[in-house]
Amino acid sequence: MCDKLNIKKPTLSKSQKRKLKKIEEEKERELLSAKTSELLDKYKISEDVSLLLQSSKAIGRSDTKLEKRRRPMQLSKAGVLSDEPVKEKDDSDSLMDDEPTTPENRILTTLQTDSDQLIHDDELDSKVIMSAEEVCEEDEAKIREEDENMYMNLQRTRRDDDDEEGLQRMDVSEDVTVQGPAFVVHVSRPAEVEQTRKDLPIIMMEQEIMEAINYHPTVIISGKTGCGKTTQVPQFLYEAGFGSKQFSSRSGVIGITQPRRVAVLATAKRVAHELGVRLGQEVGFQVRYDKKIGENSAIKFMTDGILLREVKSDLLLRRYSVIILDEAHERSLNTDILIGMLTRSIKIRQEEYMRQQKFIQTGGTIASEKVISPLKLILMSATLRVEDFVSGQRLFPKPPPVIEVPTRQYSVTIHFSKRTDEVNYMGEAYKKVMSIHKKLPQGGILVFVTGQREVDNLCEKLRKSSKELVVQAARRDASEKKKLDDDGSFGGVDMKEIAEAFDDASNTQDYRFNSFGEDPSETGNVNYDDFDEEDMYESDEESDWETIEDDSLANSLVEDGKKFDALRAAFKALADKKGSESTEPTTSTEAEPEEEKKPFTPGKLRVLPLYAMLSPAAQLRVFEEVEEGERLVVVATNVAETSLTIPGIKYVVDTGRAKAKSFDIKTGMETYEVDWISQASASQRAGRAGRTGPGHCYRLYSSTVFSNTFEESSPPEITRVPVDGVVLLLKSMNIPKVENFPFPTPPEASSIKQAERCLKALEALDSDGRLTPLGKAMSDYPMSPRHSRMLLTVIQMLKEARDYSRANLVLGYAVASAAALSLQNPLIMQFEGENKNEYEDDKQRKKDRKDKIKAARDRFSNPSSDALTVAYVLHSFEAAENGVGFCESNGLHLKTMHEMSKLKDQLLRLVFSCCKSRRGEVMEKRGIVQNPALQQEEELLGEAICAGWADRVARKTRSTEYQACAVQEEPVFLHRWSSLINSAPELLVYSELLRTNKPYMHGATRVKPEWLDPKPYYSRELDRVFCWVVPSFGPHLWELPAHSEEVRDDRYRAAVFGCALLQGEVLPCLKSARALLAGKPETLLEREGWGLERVGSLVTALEKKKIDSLESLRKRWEQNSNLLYPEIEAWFQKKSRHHEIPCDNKSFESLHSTPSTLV
DNA sequence: GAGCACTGC
Repeated sequence: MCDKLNIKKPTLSKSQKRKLKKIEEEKERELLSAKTSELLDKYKISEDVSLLLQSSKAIGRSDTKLEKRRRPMQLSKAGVLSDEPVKEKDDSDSLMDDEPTTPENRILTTLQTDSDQLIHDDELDSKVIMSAEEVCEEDEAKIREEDENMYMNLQRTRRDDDDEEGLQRMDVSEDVTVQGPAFVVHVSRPAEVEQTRKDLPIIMMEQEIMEAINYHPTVIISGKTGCGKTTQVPQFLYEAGFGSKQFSSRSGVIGITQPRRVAVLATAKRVAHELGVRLGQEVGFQVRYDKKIGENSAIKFMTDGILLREVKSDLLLRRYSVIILDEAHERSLNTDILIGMLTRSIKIRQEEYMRQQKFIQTGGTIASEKVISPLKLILMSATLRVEDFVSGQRLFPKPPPVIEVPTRQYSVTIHFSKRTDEVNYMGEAYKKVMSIHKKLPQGGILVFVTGQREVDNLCEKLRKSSKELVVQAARRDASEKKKLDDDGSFGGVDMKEIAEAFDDASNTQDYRFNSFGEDPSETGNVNYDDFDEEDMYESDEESDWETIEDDSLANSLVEDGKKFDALRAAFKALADKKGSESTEPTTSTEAEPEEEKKPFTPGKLRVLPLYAMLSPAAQLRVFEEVEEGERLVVVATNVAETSLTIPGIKYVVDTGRAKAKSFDIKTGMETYEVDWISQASASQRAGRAGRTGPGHCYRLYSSTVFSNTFEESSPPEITRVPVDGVVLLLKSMNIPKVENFPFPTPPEASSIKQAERCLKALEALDSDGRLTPLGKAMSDYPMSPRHSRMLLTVIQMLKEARDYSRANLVLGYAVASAAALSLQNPLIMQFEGENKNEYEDDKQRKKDRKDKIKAARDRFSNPSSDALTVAYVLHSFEAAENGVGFCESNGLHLKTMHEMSKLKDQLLRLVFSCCKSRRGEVMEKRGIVQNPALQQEEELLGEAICAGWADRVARKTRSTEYQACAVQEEPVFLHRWSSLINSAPELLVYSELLRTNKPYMHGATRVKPEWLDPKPYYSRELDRVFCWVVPSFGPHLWELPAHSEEVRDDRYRAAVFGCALLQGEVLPCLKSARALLAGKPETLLEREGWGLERVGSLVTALEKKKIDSLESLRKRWEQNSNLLYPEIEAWFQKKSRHHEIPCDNKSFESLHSTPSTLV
């Protein structure tokens, strides 16, 4: 069999050979698969034994330490005698307990050399072929014999068992038989896919990876972008029977999470394609608003948020057999929580599995749908920095193995700037791009800057320079024979322009806004007049740059300067070797740029901006082919670091900065700050230059700054953001002590405390920090707790106002407001994609656009609330015939509007599914536009918004200046763009406090004083009426924590008790009769309401008889059983009055003879 | 008179 495969056919041409080989292989494949299935039928064995078979499959490879240790144990378990001593071990232990825990051992596999790969590549056409070839190894027969003996033994023991235990065992053993050696699901990939797959280093590691997964509950796989881990590992699992209904212990779905929606879609499509199946069949996906997944899907791609929701409803994730958390190094909030949750899921599943196995062994039966198998967890990361996951015992009792996958990444040469310009990095970036363009061979340039405005400014400057460069070149060509000396411009770049780029007033102002915001004159480095011609040239001489060959080594190199030269030489040799092996020898791109000194004519620049807020169409332009002779320059924010990979980039210019939102935990004030990125980020940015060939990364900072100032990696999200949502989610999953949750990196204790304070203010937690029913309901909505609180308040209010005809409309507004407050304000228009070179034209257009936006804002503006304004915008957008045109003409951000619309629809569905009575009354979108909310409806919505932001109240001090209760030190301001700017109400709540020039409030809503007063209440425990008191202190009238005390005013006390009585808080029998009430009991609490007949008479009756507690009511009723009868009856609808009033003295007696019914 | 990196249920 082996010989056949190796037969040489020397007389044939290459393609003929290839064809012939293919045919042969096909034949072999058929033959072998027939043989295999024959064997499979013959030997039906247990899982334990199959594991043995798996390891022995790899003939020619010596056993790993792990296998050596495990084998005797498995043999003895399978009932096979073994000479080797058997270490007796609990099964659960054996799953967790593995190699010693030194870091070296944790790396099961390291880089595989390329030569290894060459050999294997030829053999590796498909998994089936591979195993077939292995089977034909010399020792095969011998081992087969041994195995056969083993199976015979096993069959014997099994039969004995069956005899003893009868039919009950049948189900289980049947399952086990299919699990036998056939741990292979046959896959037919398109030929083209097989071809490209072969080149992925990870393909060679399938066995190592699967082995690690088989033996460990958790495995970490690390490999840089492009190593194929995201697409291949799910396929390995699939081929090994995970997700297949045939293997009961692996029948659960393979779940893979991604932090971003686009990545979910892209990878799902890719894997479906590679497996040769249709998306939605074997391979499915789910993101927030989109889902394509079938009953038979074995592989499910999803965002981490989706899985988190699923964990919430089933902690054990019974639907899954494996969970892969991809991009774990990004340390996104959701991924971090999932890691913590899943460590628990694994543990419980394992315990449950053991319990079931024991039960089955003692003769019990378990319905097949209840059978539980262990859950596997795979963390995938682009960096080897996984200490947070493996260190300590918080997460995993035993550190999981780490498998490192090599990447076919081209070498990237790192150039550090020798000096670091603390302020004018934009000028440096401009200079570097122009000098690359002038001196270095073709290849795209990617520049990392911090924000949208920087992107736009730099784009503009570069475009202008490019234009002039072309003009210059043309002129030079024309006058070439005149042999003109250099005319004083740098490669055709006007020096004035360059100076302008540095000195531009608007620019410098921006850059000083960053975190190194000292006075530029003090830092010394910022003399803008410095840039004379000579400096321009010199600044880019080699002497100004420190060059390192491989980014991954940059770290160690800069740490030890002395060894630098020797190391550098060594690594250069390494890099050269790597380069020659892995790249196509295109000499023009292979040559070192430094050696490339010959003059060459720079062509046009194709300058493109890239940031997240850019329209998708504009973003896609970076993927377009560049014209002949053009050079692509992409000026990007952080999007290009993680979310988007641009093809054809050879040079990266890294400013080393990024803008990030920071958050003051005490005041809730947010700011955007420019700060240094982390070393990991820098390495990620550099890697973008090596995707299509060897590249270069120019860092506009020194290696000293890099190693001394840069953090090793960016802090995980959970340490940077408010965690109220996290705390609510965990509490809703029965984790009362959030601080004990096994976070990979726990949030600050103060952060958790603040979150609990917030949730208490929202009444999601009681004073002891326990989840309230309201909190439970809030956690079911896919929003931040504030938004869900607001929505639930509206629903509650509408329920109280029964049969309110416009309830749907109000709900529509509530949902739209929630959606509006959840996203960015769409009224902030982007001036994107406009031709900024046409100056006069541009100015006029800008003005036109501004006027248009202003008019639109006025049209939609609701003077009482920004949220309602945006809600109205949303309804109008949805009603518009042409959404795109609507956004265009009203200056709205299209992407935000689409997102908001989808969010609103999702919320509406959720709300309707909760309030079933209202389902079916489908809301007419057009109807809403024609029916703006009425005054009282606006107030209802305002009150609900107030409930969600009750701790973010501000009171006017003068004009648009406010004092916020969370900010003691300084005033806050109403933003000009707020729709409240003209009305500037006395009191308001804001959803966001952002410091730019001043602390500005965003998302403001007017508040009526009475909405803030905590309502007085009746305490059943104490049988007394209380009201809230907020003491104030000191000259600033600081509010101290609210506390409650008994209501002193007799009449008011009687009214509060009366309200509680009608609400059924006092007598449960009245609670059930509440639907029959003719009016709202809350009217009793408003003094204006006391003028009403039924309100006044009840309050008076209660006050007169001194009834303010159940105790006093009972006493009075004992004296006169008809007391209060008419006053209460007046509260019931007339049609219901001929029925017996549900609560008379008799029922009172019967109800209250047993005190337990009271509480 | 003024601006806001990037994600997600």
